[in-house]
Amino acid sequence: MAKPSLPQGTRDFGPETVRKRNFIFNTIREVFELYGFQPLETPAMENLDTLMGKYGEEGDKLIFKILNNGLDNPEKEKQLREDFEKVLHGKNTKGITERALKYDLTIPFARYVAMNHGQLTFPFKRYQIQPVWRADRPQKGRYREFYQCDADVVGSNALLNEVELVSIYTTVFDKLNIPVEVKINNRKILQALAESCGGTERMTDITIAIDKLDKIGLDKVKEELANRGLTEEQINNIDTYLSVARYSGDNETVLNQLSNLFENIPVGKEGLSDIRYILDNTSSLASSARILIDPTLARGLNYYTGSIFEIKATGVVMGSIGGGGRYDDLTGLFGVPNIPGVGISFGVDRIYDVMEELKLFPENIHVGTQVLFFNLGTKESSRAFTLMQQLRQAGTRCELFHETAKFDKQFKYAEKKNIPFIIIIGEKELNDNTCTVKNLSTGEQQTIPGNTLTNHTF
RNA sequence: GUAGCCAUAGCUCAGUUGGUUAGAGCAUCAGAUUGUGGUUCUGAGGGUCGUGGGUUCGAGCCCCAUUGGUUACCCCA
Repeated sequence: MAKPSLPQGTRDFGPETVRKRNFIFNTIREVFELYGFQPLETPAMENLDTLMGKYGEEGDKLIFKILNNGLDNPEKEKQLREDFEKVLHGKNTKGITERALKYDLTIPFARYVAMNHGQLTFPFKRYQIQPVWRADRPQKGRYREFYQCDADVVGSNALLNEVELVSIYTTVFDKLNIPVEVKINNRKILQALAESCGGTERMTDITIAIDKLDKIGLDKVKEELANRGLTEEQINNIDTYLSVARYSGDNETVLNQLSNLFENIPVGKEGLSDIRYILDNTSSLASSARILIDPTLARGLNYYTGSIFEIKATGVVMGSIGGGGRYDDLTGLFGVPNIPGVGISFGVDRIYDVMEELKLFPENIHVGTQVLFFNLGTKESSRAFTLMQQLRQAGTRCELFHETAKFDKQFKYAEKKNIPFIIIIGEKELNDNTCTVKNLSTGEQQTIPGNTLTNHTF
């Protein structure tokens, strides 16, 4: 038989890893709850229609599709062959696949809101912690199955929501002890840039290119813009815009420079005033995180229309560990217009990698057995079992060694599992109705009456 | 989808210009030790060198293919 293996880009999580991951999940969940968000879960799979076309052309390719059942039915063979022909040409795929694993949490949430808007109280604030799947080539910090933790507010245009979400970001990363930069920008500003370059239809080309500034440098960005069909004049325009990025870190200067650029473009001014509001209202947050305007921040997802966020861990080479933004009308994609929203997402798997790299997990994250009862014979272990159940009743995590064995072996088991206390009930203790409690880290031990064991502190 | 790198014991890896029976550390198991562990010592098990072809008197090593992993690009958490 062939060696068992895991699908590419997926992982098993051992006990220690799960504890560490849960530490992150719990931290994020507590903060979400603290800000009044309600939990939601949606299925692992969605109808393909729900997902297709929502993440851009590239996104569509990365959706994990699920093969229909019954493809081997001989009666359908002819039809299926025709359908498959269509698939080969990138057309209708219904006959072959009509379901897919979810790609993110936002679109399924929009689908949920569209389906249930009659019952929901707006603004509806939900959080969602679930795995998502992308048929991407795995690499550092990128997996095919990974968790997102999203918080979204729908049904409100208020910028207070952005302030709250930024505050959630800084609170969570403070709690996790991860040094981060919260980068913010606004699609309205990018839209203004596009307008100043001849047309809003150019926006996608422009954003994709400038998003790469810090990665490939100014010259390459210009090159890419030229390849995407921008004129020299337009590129110069963008160059001027990008030059503002050199003041990155000095929000006031960046704001002033951008104001000069867009003083005649209403949408640009609007974007700037949004950013100013968010900055003003987050300035009093007690946090080590820096909040800074990044004019090159664009975000790939096309549905964003207002504020956009991205989180970068400082001092580590890692893609963004969180991101989000405002969208005017996500549910409009599902036939329910005029429900605006804004949301953020945490990438737990990358956060984990960052914390591992920076050694940020607390020591005491290990929650293991506190007490091991030695198994020294049939009668002995039967009494040990009785005492153990009493201890468990009192809330102490215990286990009884699974079989009668030599001391040596049982000690080693305790040591390996990091169990701090052992309790010995042998022949002597059995006769005296006592038990011997030993602290393995200090080596101290004392023999106490069995009926006082539950008063003992471990 | 494109490109680079890697694949030897359960794990991490050595393995010389191609040359006899492929090694080490860790881990596992047993013993030194019949009621007191961690250290130490002794011993044991465990590999068709990812797979399939080829070159050669001879391949873990060279060539081709294939599979898997990994990193980068595209894109993204």
